[in-house]
Amino acid sequence: MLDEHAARDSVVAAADRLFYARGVQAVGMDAVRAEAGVSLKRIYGLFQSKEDLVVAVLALRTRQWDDGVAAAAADAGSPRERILAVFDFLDAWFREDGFRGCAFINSFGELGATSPRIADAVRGHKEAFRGHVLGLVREAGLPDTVALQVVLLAEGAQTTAAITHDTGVARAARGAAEALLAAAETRTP
Amino acid sequence: MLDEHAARDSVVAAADRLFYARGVQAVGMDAVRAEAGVSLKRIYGLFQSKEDLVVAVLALRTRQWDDGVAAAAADAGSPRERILAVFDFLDAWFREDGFRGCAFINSFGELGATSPRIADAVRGHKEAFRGHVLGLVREAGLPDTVALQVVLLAEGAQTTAAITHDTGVARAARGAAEALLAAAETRTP
DNA sequence: TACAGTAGAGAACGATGGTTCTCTCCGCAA
DNA sequence: TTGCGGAGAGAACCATCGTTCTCTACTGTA
Repeated sequence: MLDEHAARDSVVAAADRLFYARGVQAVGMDAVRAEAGVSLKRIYGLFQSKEDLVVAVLALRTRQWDDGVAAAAADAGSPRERILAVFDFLDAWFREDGFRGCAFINSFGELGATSPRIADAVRGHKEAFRGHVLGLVREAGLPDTVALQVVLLAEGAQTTAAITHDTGVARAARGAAEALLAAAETRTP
Repeated sequence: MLDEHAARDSVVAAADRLFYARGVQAVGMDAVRAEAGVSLKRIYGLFQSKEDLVVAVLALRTRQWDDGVAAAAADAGSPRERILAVFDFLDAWFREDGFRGCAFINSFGELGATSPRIADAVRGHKEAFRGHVLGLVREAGLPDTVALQVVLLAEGAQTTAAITHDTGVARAARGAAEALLAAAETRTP
């Protein structure tokens, strides 16, 4: 039998695939059981409720997001390039099969109004990202205001790419970010 | 009794309020009946299904959005100011009680994967907005690429404002849009 | 007054979902 | 070999939901 750790991972990964592809409420716990290969009894031993499982899925997505952003930044030389690397990371993600937007935004729209825990998880993730960008912006010697502007481009790119399937969205966002960074540089040399 | 037109309006407005505040799937048709004051039998005479009602709600939201954007632009003198007026419109909206993000983005995240009709309605709305901005950008004599960048800022502002409740989001987006327009102007005088 | 038609209230129906319970089976200790 | 603890399969349970149906009451008309 799978040990507790492996079973938990399997359930969270399965739930993530299903929730992301179809939406949380469209997926029954029985579908999670089938996808994960873990009995309902075991799932409810690992998670108190479906809401708990959703929170765990969002925690997994946060780790994946942080890793992806960090990996993209690792190849970049300057703080400025590390900021722009976010959009290269997005570009690759948008082209993946089954891309359906940001799981946090989707979950917030679906459940944020009825589940404070899920709303908090989404808020925490978005605030952490904003903090990450703010750190890079300061490293680059630019004013703090630029950070929120870059974040808005990244968020807008995610929803627009999800809805339109336009493959040029990430590039357009990157171009806009470059222009914003350049504009800020001329004002704070 | 309400005539057909009035009953339809009442049901759509009630459904809009409830769906927007709580999410579509969290609201039962009986709650719509209670809020609208129209019997279930009548509702199902006006709409074939709940999905139909959701599509009608999105059509209402599209009209409201178009009206709001047009009204904001009406006060503006130049094409450039009409573009920036979008962000003033957003700023006022974000400060309204009960603001919970873009209903289209929320509906897409919740139901886009399972309802092609809803996904299409969302896509149509977003494409129309992009077309509107593109028209203004061309009037201003700027390159087409700026339009998508402005759209990304507007979309990002909506999701970020919904999640964080930060009241400075629309202003930051407006500032970014100004910088992008200025940058494009220096390159195409 | 009697009647036909219509509308509303809400019960009913069939499906589905989250959660729990039962039953059976397996591995292992004595 | 016997008995026990735990695990899985899936039935069961209760609530909810979308949708339809029934019954009652009222309106306008002859």
